[in-house]
Amino acid sequence: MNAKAVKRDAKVTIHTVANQANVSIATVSRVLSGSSTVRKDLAIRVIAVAAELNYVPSASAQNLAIGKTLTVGVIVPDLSNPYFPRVIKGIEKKAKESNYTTIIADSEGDATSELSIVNKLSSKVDGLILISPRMNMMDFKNLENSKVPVVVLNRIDSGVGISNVCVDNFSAMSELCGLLLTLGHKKVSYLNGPEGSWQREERKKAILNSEKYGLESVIIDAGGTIQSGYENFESAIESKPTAIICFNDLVAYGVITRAKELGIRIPQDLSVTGFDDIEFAQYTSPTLTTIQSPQGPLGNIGWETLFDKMQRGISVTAPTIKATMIVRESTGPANSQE
Amino acid sequence: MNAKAVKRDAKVTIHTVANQANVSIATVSRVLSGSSTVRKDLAIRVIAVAAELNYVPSASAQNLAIGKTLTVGVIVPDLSNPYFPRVIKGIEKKAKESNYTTIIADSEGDATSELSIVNKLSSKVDGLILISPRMNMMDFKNLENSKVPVVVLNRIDSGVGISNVCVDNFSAMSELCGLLLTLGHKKVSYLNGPEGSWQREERKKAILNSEKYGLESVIIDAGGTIQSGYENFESAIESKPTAIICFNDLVAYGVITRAKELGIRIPQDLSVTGFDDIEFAQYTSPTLTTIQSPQGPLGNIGWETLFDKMQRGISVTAPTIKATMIVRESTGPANSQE
DNA sequence: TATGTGGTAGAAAGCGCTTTCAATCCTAAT
DNA sequence: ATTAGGATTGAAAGCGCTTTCTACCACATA
Repeated sequence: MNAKAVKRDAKVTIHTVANQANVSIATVSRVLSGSSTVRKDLAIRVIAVAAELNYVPSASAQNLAIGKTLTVGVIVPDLSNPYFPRVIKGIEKKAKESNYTTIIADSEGDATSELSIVNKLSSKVDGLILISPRMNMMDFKNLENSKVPVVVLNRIDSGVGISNVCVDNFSAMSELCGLLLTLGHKKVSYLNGPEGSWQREERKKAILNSEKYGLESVIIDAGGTIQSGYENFESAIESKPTAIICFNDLVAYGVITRAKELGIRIPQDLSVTGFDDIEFAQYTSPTLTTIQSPQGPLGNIGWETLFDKMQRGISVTAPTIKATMIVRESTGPANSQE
Repeated sequence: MNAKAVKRDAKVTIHTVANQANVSIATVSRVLSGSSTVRKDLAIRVIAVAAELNYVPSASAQNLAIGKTLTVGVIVPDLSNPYFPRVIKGIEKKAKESNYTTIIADSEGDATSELSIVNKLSSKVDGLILISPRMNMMDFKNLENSKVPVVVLNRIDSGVGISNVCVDNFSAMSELCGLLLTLGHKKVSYLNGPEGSWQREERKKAILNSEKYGLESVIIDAGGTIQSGYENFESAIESKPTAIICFNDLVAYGVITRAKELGIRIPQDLSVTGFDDIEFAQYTSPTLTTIQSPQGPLGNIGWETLFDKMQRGISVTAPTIKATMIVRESTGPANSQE
């Protein structure tokens, strides 16, 4: 507060404050934790001294003493997919309210790396949120035996009782198929998402399931990036579909870009759909027909579920989150000429 | 490893391992830190027991003992601007190599919140990277007195000797102005970025500086989001410019979207430029003329600068990073009819 | 046999904080 | 004036780990 600037290396601990204020460290601790009963004048003195010395309690020491870290870890497959930052924001917002900090780790979609991150983080956090993890079933099952409570977003494995909160991919994708059928599409390609992704399987199932309503589909393994959409466009149109269903919005943009390069008009010549409804979906040309997978709420509920689990040790699974279809410009009536 | 599954709550510490392996905790510590000289057979026994018990050393205890956290904090103004996740990836990649973990915090562009995050984090980390901080000069100057080493990305305040690494905004924006002049534009609007942003001032300076080459400009305060571009479009065209220079790519997309709604063609009727070169810039229609502000390298160098500072206590400032103009479809010759 | 030496292991002292438990103080009632 | 009892405070233990310092052992040298 004044000129007696404290050097960074002049380590000031609770003892420094206690001495300076002529009280015991217990009192300092009590004052600073705000809780207990301390005489007013003492409290004021302590606070003043602490401020004067620019004292910040050591989180490590506190963590050790109370046996918690007040930190949670979040593992995502790809931070540069705009979907995830939104979910993270949803988590962080809630976490902050409970005074928790968030460690973010990007697994780059690699199952092995995912696992090693879980291990590394598990001693630094009180809980872990995995978003769309790619790890195999066995490792996934093992998560429940981890040192810390784990909640998984957007993944269910039958028989694995891990807490999860998921967006209803199947219904949403079914709805999308319904839309396409209504528009007269009978033959579509599905650019399938990254390996290990639960969501890609759900979406695929929905598409295959729509066969009984007359939707013929070709499944092509692509990935989850713009690049993968761009690169797989040609194989996607090989079967002459009237629409391409993309694993997510990013893939859809890859597709649209490549289509444009080849002089194929969207949606006149070809309809394209995405999934997620990232912000860009409504700010591009054409705007993208997609599924709004609620990112903020997913994060919020993810946090709450984890918080419950950390507090009460109970393993709840939140009800599935509904996703909404949003029809925009990238879809239109099936082109009868094709 | 076998059936004797260890319950989560059966806390296993270094003592548990030591007992089980019939050695002292010192030996366990030595074995697990891999470093010291321990007899081979003992080491093997310890490792086996540790694995058996599924032992994970408490990070808090380690932190306290060694006086470090092996964690750095990163503060960004908006995680949902795709620019930042890329920078973060650049940081995390390097940090990981040195076995550091990363805490991410989103300040929502709020100067006050930024400051409180710095405070909260400074006891949990060994160093801090602030990306494009918005805080006022005084607080900014105070950063250097913080508990932990701080490195700032994309901000310089004259007279404040804080370590920074910056992209050369001025040159890049000057180049962009040059392009527009070459294309015959004489009258432009600049949708200025969020308050507190150093980059917005640099970019503005470059535009104002281009006046001497014949570029007349109107400055309009907007912000850094798609929304802000969308909303400020009308005031941007009030002065009948032939081009709109946008603070960043996001703003540019807002502008382009609104323009399209109003039947204004890009670039035939109006040229638009962005800044950053987010991935979408090349995957939209029209593709965006912008400045490639190297996100990965910025993150890499940011980390290295911080690492130096943490290790050797020296306060270096890395050389400025060059940004490159990328000309795409959103710019064209000035429309003489206007 | 006596002495020195390098290599290893354990005891114990912290790291900075929280929290229990016992001691002390003050107030008010007898 | 005395004392019970509530309100505060401080001493000290302990959180789980690292690391110094001492002790020990086996072997080699004189």
